[in-house]
Amino acid sequence: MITIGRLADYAGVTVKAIRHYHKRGLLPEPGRDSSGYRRYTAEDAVDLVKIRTLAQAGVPLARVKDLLDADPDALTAAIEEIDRDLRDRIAQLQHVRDQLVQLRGGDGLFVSPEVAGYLDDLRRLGVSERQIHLERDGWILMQTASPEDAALWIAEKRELMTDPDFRALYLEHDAAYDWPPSDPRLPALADRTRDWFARHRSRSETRPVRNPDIARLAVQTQPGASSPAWDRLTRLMEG
Amino acid sequence: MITIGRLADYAGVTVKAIRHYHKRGLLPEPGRDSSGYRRYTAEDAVDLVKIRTLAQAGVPLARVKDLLDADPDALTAAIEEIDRDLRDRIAQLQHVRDQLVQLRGGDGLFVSPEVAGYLDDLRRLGVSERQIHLERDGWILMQTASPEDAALWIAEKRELMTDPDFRALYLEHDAAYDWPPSDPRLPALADRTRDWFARHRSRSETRPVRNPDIARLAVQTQPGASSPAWDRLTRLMEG
DNA sequence: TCTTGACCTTGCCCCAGGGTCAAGGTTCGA
DNA sequence: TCGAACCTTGACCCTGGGGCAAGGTCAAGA
Repeated sequence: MITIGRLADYAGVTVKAIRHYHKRGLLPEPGRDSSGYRRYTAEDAVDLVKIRTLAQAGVPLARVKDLLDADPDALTAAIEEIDRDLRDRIAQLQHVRDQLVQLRGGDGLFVSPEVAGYLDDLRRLGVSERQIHLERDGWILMQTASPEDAALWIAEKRELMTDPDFRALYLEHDAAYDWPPSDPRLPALADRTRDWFARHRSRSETRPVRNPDIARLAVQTQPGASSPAWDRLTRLMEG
Repeated sequence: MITIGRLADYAGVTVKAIRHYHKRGLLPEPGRDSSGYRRYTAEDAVDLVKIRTLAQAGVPLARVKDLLDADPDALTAAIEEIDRDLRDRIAQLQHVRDQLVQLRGGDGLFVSPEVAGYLDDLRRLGVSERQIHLERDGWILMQTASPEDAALWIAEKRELMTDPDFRALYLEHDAAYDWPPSDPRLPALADRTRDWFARHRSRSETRPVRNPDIARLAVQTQPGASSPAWDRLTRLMEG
């Protein structure tokens, strides 16, 4: 006749868990002694070990209850299923872990290594933190919407960045963000940008875009995604 | 400006989860449209992906909240810790799985393969199911209290069972359970049992018992663990 | 005998959402 | 323009216990 605490120690379970099993009807409430304490027998201990074994494997308590007095065949089948489930859960955790290991610190936590490398390239180039932030958020969305497309796009963009003309244009666009919309440099920048795109249109426009929604969303609704000068640039290039 | 359902799809999260993040203050409540629907921007999507990434790794939401605007160093440290935790959880699940794989069906679920084999031996020997049940429950308790002792004991007991004299005694004790306490065969059985133990005392009594409590518990309080005939036997052997 | 610390009791709130509900909104095809 | 299908809203209950509160109990020592 042992108390709940001792029973818990024997079975390697908390007192709280035992009381919970009583509430759920998994373990019968034992008799009480004169002071109201629960008093357990060895039979309870045996039942408890069974419950613990199944519960530790992640079997829902409702199912444990059924399994406790199931016939051996059903039990064997159930165990196989439980094991399969366990295997899946391990694989999933391993996957999460791989992600975590691969993506270390800083930007790397939320974007792929390629994008992180690209952002670092921009930083070395002297691009503003505002712009880098904008790029990063854009890529997070791209990767979420379509990792494959994002992988293709980032590769292409990094290749583009090896072109000194493109780099110069990029930096100038970055700087233009804060210019007044009447700045005389804007029309010339618009012209050069148009020229560059005309020369490179063939490459960048031919691939089908699979998730245009998310791309539009990224561009349109980001706060700080535009400025008066940029708006004027857009009009100049369109007009 | 997208709805909650679309945002959920983008981020690979349920609508329910997003509302939960709002309640927990992880994700700011966005503006509502004229019909009261929440309307999200790309910024929300970015935040949500961050939250999801951390939450999937099992980080408590309270901690995610802090991590979201932590400095890079603290974040790197946190990630390392999260990864360690993940590793532990995988190891623990793997352990449970090993147990489950090893202990297939039937009695095997709750006792070691050795004990299961021993119980099968008893069954082949023609021991009553009542007695086998008694033995099984006893072993479950032993294994719970002290797996090492249990392993030693079961090995010894199986060896004992190779002795035809012991087997005969065991079977007769099993049969004696239902005898009337006045049965004339009882004194003779008690004598033979005492003799046998006298001859084998050297081996079975020399090892220290590490968890006598649980053993006594097992023997004393199991319902059906004794009968009038067995009680008489005990008295005969003691006297 | 009184106290101290460990143990027990019930009860309530918490996590991280999932399931389900009723009520109303939106969108699309007929 | 109507109805059907689908969406969104908040509210409430469920999991498997952990943590905490407030009180009763027990065994041992001063």
